[in-house]
Amino acid sequence: MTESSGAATRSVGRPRRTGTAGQDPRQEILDAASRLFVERGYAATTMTEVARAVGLGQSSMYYWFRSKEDLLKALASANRESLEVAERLAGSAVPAAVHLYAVLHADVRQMCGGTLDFYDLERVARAQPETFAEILDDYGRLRAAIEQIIGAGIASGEFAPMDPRLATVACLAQTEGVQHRFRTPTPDTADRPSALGDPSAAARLAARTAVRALLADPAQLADVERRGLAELVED
Amino acid sequence: MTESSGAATRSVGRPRRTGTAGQDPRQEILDAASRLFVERGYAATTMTEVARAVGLGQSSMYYWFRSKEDLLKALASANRESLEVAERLAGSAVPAAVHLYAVLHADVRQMCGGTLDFYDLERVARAQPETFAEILDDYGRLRAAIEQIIGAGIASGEFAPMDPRLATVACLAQTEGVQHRFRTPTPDTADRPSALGDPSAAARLAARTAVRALLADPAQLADVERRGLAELVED
DNA sequence: ATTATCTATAGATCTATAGATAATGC
DNA sequence: ATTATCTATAGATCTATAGATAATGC
Repeated sequence: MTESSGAATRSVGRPRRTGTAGQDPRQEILDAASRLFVERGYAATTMTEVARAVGLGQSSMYYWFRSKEDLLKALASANRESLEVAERLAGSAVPAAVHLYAVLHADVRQMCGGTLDFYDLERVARAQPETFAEILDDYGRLRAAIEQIIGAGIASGEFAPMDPRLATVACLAQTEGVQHRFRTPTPDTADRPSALGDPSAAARLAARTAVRALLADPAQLADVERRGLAELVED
Repeated sequence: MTESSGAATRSVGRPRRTGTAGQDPRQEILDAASRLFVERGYAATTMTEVARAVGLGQSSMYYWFRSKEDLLKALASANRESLEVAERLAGSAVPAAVHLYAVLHADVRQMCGGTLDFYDLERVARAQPETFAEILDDYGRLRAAIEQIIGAGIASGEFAPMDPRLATVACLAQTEGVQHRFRTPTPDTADRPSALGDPSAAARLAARTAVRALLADPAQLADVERRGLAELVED
């Protein structure tokens, strides 16, 4: 695992029948798996397909990853940006609405930018709680953080009175749902090139919608969004 | 396929090794499949598991259903309540917000009450567009109906100005996301018995949240909800 | 004769391992 | 000698079919 230092190193090991190995075969495989998981989902993607995508025989995959689940683990490895945003702003004096906007935006951007459908990952993680303990734990903490922010917002009068737990479910449903629609667009009439162009657009949509549904005074939305985005830029 | 008329008819055909056939084995199988699909999802549920759940051998399933996909089709058979609500109210003079509330509520109640995770069904349907053409078509029509209602609401001033297409995606993401969270509750701290108790509670949460996110004046929400629910009762 | 089950198994996948093989590096 | 591939295949599933079998109905 020494760093390949720039120029094309001559290839060591038996050559591939098809194509040539790139700089970092491990990363190549992850990229290909990523694309295929996005297209067809984790369960429906076979090691053979991933192998073919990088020009390897199926069994050669096992030289780089000891199992298919290992591939998933490598791709799922804790992307905890939204949690970090939640915790960083928890210390600051930022209003709850801005705090919530920033967290939801980070969450959606992360989910859409990543290679795995969140629901896919969730399914596998729940089937193997020990293996994916960290991911499940992070999800629980994000959930708790959002519930607390919403509670604070209700207390301060920024948000309308409501059950913070239900509101949390609604927020997560919104972000996760938008994430899924981003990955699996409605067939539409295929007129415009998909409304949710990039992860940031999806993130804005979900965060705006979720926060507006809670705000006591929706006229504040534009301001909340501006400040929420500003908090994210500082990362 | 003659109607079994009441009392326990003596069993025809070779008896099962385990247990006894009920009134309507076909329905029994559908019920069991339904439960298992809910628990583990369609792809992860095997015919053997469904068979065992009703006391049949695996291969005996094929006497009642010619394929696993047939099982799914029987369960997925167009439940188009939300479309009917959309079309019925399209004729009336009901305000757009009430119209939207009623449609979203019906949509979520239907998805939560049904036996299949919507995303599961969507995946299978997209993989076999011919077989599930009706379902895909219904989804497209629901989408179009919602977009139209939102457009009308913006025009009338009930909803804040926005891109109706994006708002439609947000609405669908909300309803579908809540549906998924209803089926797959967050582990929570397992304190309360799951916030989304029944399909109606989930439907209210999703419809309230989605509509409130659009309303120009969120103070109207309670009234909109009251009228929206009233429109549904008349079914 | 008809119905509904059973047993047995073909056929299709898919994951993962064993061991041979073809390069480079020393 | 080391590295990275290949070929071949074991082993585990899962769907679906073929054909035998055990009931009732006539």
